[in-house]
This record gives sequence, C-alpha cells and structure tokens, in this order.
Amino acid sequence: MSKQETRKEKTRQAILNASKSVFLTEGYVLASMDMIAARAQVTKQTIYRYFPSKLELFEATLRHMGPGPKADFLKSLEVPDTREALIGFATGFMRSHLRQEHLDTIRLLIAEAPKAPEIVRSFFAMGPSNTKERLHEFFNNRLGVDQPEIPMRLWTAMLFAHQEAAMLGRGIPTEEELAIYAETATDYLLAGLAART
Amino acid sequence: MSKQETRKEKTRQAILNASKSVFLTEGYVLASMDMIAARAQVTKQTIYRYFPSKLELFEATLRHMGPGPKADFLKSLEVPDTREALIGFATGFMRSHLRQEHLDTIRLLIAEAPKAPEIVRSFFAMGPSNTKERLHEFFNNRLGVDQPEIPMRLWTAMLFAHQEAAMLGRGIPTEEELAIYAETATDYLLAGLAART
DNA sequence: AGATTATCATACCAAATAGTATGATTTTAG
DNA sequence: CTAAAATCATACTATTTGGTATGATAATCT
Repeated sequence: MSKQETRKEKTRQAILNASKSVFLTEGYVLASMDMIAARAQVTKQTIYRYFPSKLELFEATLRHMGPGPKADFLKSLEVPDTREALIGFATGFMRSHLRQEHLDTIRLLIAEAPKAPEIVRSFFAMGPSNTKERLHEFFNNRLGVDQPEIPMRLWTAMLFAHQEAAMLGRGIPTEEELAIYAETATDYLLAGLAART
Repeated sequence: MSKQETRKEKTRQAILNASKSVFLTEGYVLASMDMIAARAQVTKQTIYRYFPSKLELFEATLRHMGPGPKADFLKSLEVPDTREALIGFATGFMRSHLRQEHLDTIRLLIAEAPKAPEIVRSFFAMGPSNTKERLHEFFNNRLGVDQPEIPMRLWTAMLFAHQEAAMLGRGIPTEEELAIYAETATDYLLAGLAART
C-alpha cells in the first residue's frame, strides 16, 4: 500500500469512526455533517470527497459497524454438558445484546427502519451471521429437535427480556440478574422441550 | 359546557390527533409544525395558542395517546381452565403489541428516549397500568408462584418474540403463527414452573 | 347590537443545515 | 525539485423550520 493510499485509508477510517459516534448518539436527522467533520478533525469538503451525500455516508457507516463481536459466545456451545453449554451461550448472548453500543445501533435502526427499510436489510445481510446456523445445528444434534425454529426463537426472546427496557432507558440488569435470567430461561426451554416429548 | 368551550375542545382534539399521526409517521425531529397544522386544518398560530412549543405539543400528544386498549385480554384471565386462560391472555397480548400504532409508538419512544427520558417515564406512569398487578395476582393464586417476577418477565418476553423484527420492518406474524407462539410460550412457562417444583 | 374571543391568512425572522465554490497549503510521487 | 494529489479554511447558496407579528374575518357571549 503506497503512502498516499495509507493516508486516504486513515482519513476514511477517521470519518467513519466519527460518523459512527455521531450517528449513534444523535440519530440520523440530528447528526450534522459539520459535527462529523469536527469529530473526525477533517473538513466538510474532505468528507464529500469520500462520500457523495449524508445518506451514503450513513449507509457506509452502518456497513462499517456491522454486527459487533459475537464469536465469543458461540464457543460456549462446544462445552460437553448440554445445559451448561446453553447457559454459557445465553449469558454471552444477553451480555452482548445489552452493550451500550449495540443498544444504540438497534435504536438507530428502529428509528430509521420505516424511512429506509433497505438499510436494515443490508445491515443484517452483511457479516457472517452464522449464529443462527450454529444454534440450529446445536438444537438438531445436541437437543434432538428436528424443527428448532420455534424453540430457538422463544429461547432467544427470553434472552431479550431486558432489551426493550434497556432501550427505553429503564435500566440495564446487573451481572447477577443476567445470570439468573440466562439460567432460568434455559431451564424453561429444556423443560418445555422435554414436556413436548 | 358552553359553545365556546366545545369549540375549543374540538380544535384541541383536532390538533392532538393530527400531531399524533404526524409524530408517529415522521418521528419527532422530522415532524414539522406546518405539517401538523395542515393535517389538523388549522393555522400554526392556532396551535401555538394551545401549546407553547413543539416539545410541549409532543408531550401532550404522548399523554393524549396513552397506552392503548388492553382491557380486552385481561378478561381472558378469568377463564376457569388455567392453561386456556394463559393462552387467551398471551394471544391478546401479542396481538395488541403487534398493532401498527403500538409499534409506531414504541418506535417513537425508543428513538427519543436518550434525549428525553422523562417522556418515557411519564408515558408509562399514566394510564391504569394494572396489567402487571393482575398478572402478578394470577401467578400468585392460580399458579401458586410466590415470587412471580422472573416467570412473568420470561413469559412476556416470549410473547414479545416478534416485536423487534416487526419494528425493524421484517414482517408481522400471521394469526396462525401468533396462535402457535402463544400456545408454545405458555407451555414452556408451565413446564418450567412445574420442573422447578 | 356591540364587545369579546377564536381563528385565519400571510408574511416575516433567525437559526440550522446539506451541499458547493474557490483558492491556499501541505503531503506524496516521480 | 517539481508536479500531482489531498486537505484545509472560509465563505456562500438554498432550503427548511420553530416561532412571532399583524391585521382581517368569523363565531360566541351578554
């Protein structure tokens, strides 16, 4: 990579990091190009050299953020004991989805979804979203569930129990609460699956 | 009520209905006073005679909307058979929370929550939110659960399984899916409660 | 009927903001 | 060292928008 390309890449990253932070805290409409330029320590013209419009900068920013780190809790599924594996996954899953940055991202997507539905699609389409597949596999092989869609969805829904409240600013659970919910939700799932033979 | 008071009340309602519709579809920032005035078939000055600022109109609008109708599914709890009662509640609960107007309201609250947290509080504080109490009671008496907070929350979380997707414009479940989810979620709850003795 | 009150119609102000223009300055390439 | 590319600094345009001002018109009250 030539020196000039390095430089360009650096300013590009600076712009995207700035826009990310501004979009996440202000929302699309209130985020102004001047704010982003200031935060990136760059001139507005420089931004427009890289991105032709606010909307395209926004899209590029979402693409740049992508779904956050998730590989960590996928590893839990390899634990031998099934219940422990599920609880480990559940805990990591909840923790990940309650991170402030993740909450802000979802908030942004929800706010803009009606005006720009394709943004939501493209956001979820990118990134190796193998989480669902891996879970599907686990339910098939380790839990012996043929059609795991509904159980999976109900279980993850339980793990989302605090998300809406968190997005409404009504408090994020402590680590202890999180552990209790992860465990109880998993036990409900296992009991439900057992009952349905 | 004098004729003049009637008239004032009517324009007040016209303004609030207009602002409700505009705020819900545009969001707070993009909703303009001119739009609202046009929709209400009223002059901007008339709006400002009733509400001193956009923000106060917004707050009044949220107060005016209040949590939607919910009494309907509370009645289900009176059905003799416990499981049927729960499933009836679950179905009504899900249906109610997936109504477009409700989704738009939550979207609006989520979008504005970081900038105006007190709005969220005041929104949930008003209206007789006895749903939680009634459920609490049911879990106590009919299910014999002493500390029903966690089971209640996990169960309702399952009933919210489609909400985020719906708010992100990724499809609202059909009545059949809804029925299946309501039933399965309830069976998971009952199985979980039974397993925990 | 006459006074009061609500509403209208229209224009206006000041601030913010997306995007453009221009010319100077710095960095990199060859 | 010289030319090209990237960035800066600053100003400008056009539009939108919350909120105000003013004077006319219609409805209501006494």
